[in-house]
Amino acid sequence: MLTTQRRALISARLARDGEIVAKRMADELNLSEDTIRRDLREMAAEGLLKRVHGGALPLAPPLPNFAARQEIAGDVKWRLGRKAAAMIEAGQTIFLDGGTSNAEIARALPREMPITVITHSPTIAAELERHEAEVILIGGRLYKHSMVATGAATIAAIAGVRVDLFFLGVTAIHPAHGVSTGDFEEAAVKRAILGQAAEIYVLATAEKFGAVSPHRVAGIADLTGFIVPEETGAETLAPYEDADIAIVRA
Amino acid sequence: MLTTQRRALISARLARDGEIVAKRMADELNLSEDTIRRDLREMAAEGLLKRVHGGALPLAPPLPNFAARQEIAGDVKWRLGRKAAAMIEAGQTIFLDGGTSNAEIARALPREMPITVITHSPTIAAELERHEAEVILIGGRLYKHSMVATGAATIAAIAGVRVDLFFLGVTAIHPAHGVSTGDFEEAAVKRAILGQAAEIYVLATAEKFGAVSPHRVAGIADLTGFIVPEETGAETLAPYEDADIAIVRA
DNA sequence: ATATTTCGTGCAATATCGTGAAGAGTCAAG
DNA sequence: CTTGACTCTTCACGATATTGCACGAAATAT
Repeated sequence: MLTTQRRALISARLARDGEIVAKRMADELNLSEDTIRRDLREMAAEGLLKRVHGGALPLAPPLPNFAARQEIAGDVKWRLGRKAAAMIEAGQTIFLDGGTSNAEIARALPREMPITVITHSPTIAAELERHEAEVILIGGRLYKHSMVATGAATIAAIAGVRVDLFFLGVTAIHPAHGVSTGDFEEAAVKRAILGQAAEIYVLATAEKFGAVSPHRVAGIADLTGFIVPEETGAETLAPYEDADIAIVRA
Repeated sequence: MLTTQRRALISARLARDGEIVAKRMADELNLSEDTIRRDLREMAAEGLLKRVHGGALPLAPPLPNFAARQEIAGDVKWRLGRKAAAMIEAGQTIFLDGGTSNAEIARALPREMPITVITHSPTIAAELERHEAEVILIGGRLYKHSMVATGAATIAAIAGVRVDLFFLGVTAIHPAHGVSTGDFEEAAVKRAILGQAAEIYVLATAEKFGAVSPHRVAGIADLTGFIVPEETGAETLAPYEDADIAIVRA
């Protein structure tokens, strides 16, 4: 990435998000924080932004949607996505399930990390247009409610891949009933993917705990771990910690 | 390689990728960086690009990628999309190729029409989220420049379907050389789809006529027809009308 | 009050730049 | 056919830019 482009990206981010966090930006671009801080310093000297401790702010007030972005639950999923993306190492192959949470992972993936991403969701694939990752699209009949491919062709295609990490999306997590989802076909596809993955993580926002959906995907013990929001209470998680799975906080 | 050709290539790359990295370009052409740098310097002096440390950037608001092309696509493609959509009848199965033109067809499809849409483009599939159509997604390795699946898995999946109508996207249309595109794998996939389609139409904006791209997809006689903008001149189309194909105006 | 994070600076390693000189090829006049 | 002017390319080299790391200082968090 050329220096000029990096600065342009910083400007764009600043306009869109209303802030730059030096550390995040460094992570995302796989550069040292020094480089980013230097950019911010020099751009501040040129009067392009306002330097603050930890990052930078725009000179002009940010776009209106920023306030909304901060407040809504989107922020929680965004943090979960960041955390999940941070667990991925260069060279790995990962499977991204459908859903908004996993779309956040796709957005949070460092752009220049050499990885392979497999997905059966056209929406997720579309998110990865500008990433360097090799993307493998799994086909099948499109189930529009979740925007993922399902059916026999999908199951068959999944049988042909192996992945290091699977980020599973579900609608419900229960200590006794395991993780479950609302569609029969979709559950079958998720189970097929489970069989091909070395590690399985579930992105879990608080409201999913204790819920049960019609179609079971897996038991708690079949998972490697959960990724939960920082503020998820101990009472909520207590029943799951016995299952000897990792709980990663974001 | 002639200097003129090299410069043309640089311009093309810049338009497509949105950046030139001097070292990469030198490697690719087996030339010294000096030569490339000199080109960049002089092209910058002529006002053709913006020289930056490490390479060059386009002058104009950049944007090579699919999303941007989609935005500037504009009115002509919208009208072609409308016309193409009007040719589809209830109950039919159609295959939508990738590309901005076909994305317009997807947008123009009547929402409640009972049809089956097959596509190997996640972007097109995403467009159809709110449509009633049954959508079959063809998987494979994602070729990001065009945002379509390619490769052996794609070809195999295509072999399992039959369609009434195929809307083929190409970058060039020539009376003698037929229709062609820029990527080898992509061309192979398009040929595979051709074999499964009863009728084949090409959405053709004026600038494609008379052009030739590296990888041939089909001859003019293999097509059922073109869909062209209303204002496309008779001189442009004359060489193609002999081939006894339908030319549908939008 | 103490621990942690972030900052700025200096420095060394590397990458890229521009310039000038040398080598290779082209072409036309002699 | 040869010579010389011209162009294009590569190489050499000193100058400049960029990046990552180390370290003490400042800011922030606990």
